[in-house]
Amino acid sequence: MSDLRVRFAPSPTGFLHIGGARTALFNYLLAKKEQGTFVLRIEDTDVERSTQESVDAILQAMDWLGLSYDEGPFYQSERYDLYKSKVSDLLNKGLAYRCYCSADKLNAKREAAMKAGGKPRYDGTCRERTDQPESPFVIRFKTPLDGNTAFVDRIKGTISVENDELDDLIIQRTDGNPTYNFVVVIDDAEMGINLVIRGDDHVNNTVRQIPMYKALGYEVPEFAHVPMILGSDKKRLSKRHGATSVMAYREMGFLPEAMVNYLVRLGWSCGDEEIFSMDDLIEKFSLESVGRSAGVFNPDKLLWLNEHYIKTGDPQRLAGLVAELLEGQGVDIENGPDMAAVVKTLQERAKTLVEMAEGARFYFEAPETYDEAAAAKFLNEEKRAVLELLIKHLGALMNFTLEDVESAFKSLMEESGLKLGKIGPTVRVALTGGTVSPSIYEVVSVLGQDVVLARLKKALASLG
RNA sequence: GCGCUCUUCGUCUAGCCUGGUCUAGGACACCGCCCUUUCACGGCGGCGACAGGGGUUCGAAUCCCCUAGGGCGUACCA
Repeated sequence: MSDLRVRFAPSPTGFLHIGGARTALFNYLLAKKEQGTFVLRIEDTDVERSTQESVDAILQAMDWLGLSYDEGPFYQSERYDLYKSKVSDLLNKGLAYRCYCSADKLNAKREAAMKAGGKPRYDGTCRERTDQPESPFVIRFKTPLDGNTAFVDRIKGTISVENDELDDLIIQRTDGNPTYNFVVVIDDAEMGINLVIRGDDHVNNTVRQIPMYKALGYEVPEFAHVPMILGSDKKRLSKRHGATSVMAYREMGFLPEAMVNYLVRLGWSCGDEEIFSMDDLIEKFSLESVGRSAGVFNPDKLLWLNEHYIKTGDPQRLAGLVAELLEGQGVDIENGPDMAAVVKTLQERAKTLVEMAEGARFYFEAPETYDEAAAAKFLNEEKRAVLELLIKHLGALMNFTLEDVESAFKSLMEESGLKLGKIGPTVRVALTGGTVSPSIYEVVSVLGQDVVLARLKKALASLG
């Protein structure tokens, strides 16, 4: 056990998105690798936008990805007493003050400053004010006026900003609620977080938070800012780039290990390696190999990884997942062939679980109709003899293993002089209704003798 | 606008710190060929990048400067 303490601190204002998931993953991996502690904290100080549904969705998504935490979830909404006492501390020490400027007035000032080519910052109107009128107020933190604030980011290196670029941050709203930049400092410090790994949209906040750590008497933790994830147009990833919710990918038939593998490789690498299990990652992940630049989310590569994990996945496990999907579609899987056997025939030809379920349907439901073009070509009067031969040979089998089926076909071909090309398509249409399916021997064997004979006879009958 | 920051194939990246082994490697996608009873898988091959410009150096993707472009921030959101 090391003393490394990291955290993931989502705000519950929506589902867990791709970017958040990657941040959570990096935290998780480092905690596991260093045998440190991974804390989960819910940042719900925005009462307007925070919802329980979002909390549940985030927890569910983390669970799906396999990102377990050691402590939490802690809710900021339950820690207001702590924040209040810290506000008082600051007030008493003269490091914070009441500001009576209205939001409207502030906005106007910002716009004016922008127009004049200046910085749209708070101008410090109330900073030295000593009276305390009865009107509404916010509390601001007194940011140092001169000098500069710098820190060494574990990913980006040294980042330094002049303090006169910063203004006095609001730490408590008019309604008495504390704000993000204040509580995040208190919580990270109070929870003993010594390395903050978060999105690099927070780089600018970091230099504003550091003076607060100092004012509050806390030790400043280390920081590691992970680059953003962009859409194909290099704009910040959003809905218009497609699904951004992690769970939406589960719906689409993605495996969590594919998502984890994809996410970690977006911005991090380990030589030429592409495939990583969670255990590999825990061993190999390091902040030093995380890139500094933003990356574009590439659904094609995610799909390729998913394909890989489907291909190499345990048939038994995949069977459970596909069964769920099929049942959801109202398919009766109780009276069909063994699902794991079905899965094995589909693993090399499905990119997603959804595709696999689609491809598996015919195993459980006899074709109601035949694909028109296919039937015209492969289920016509000329094929009557072929169907009869098939029924005879396959009907005569005592066992129906892949080998049995294969040899039955072979003897049929020898006897009739027909090549597989003349028989296969007919069998395929009769059995599946279409022209695309796994290998014909596999299909026949997995389907089982009774079903195969029934479907062949049905096809024969359809000839009229 | 201002501040912070980033920049190698279309995309993810290796290489950069410790200049030469880089006619820049891998992966996804794309194209072609092979395999093949269908669809796929697979195998082989191809296309394709050091943002631009200046330096420093015998030599620069690697070091320095400038320019351009991108991202983020600039909220009583987080």
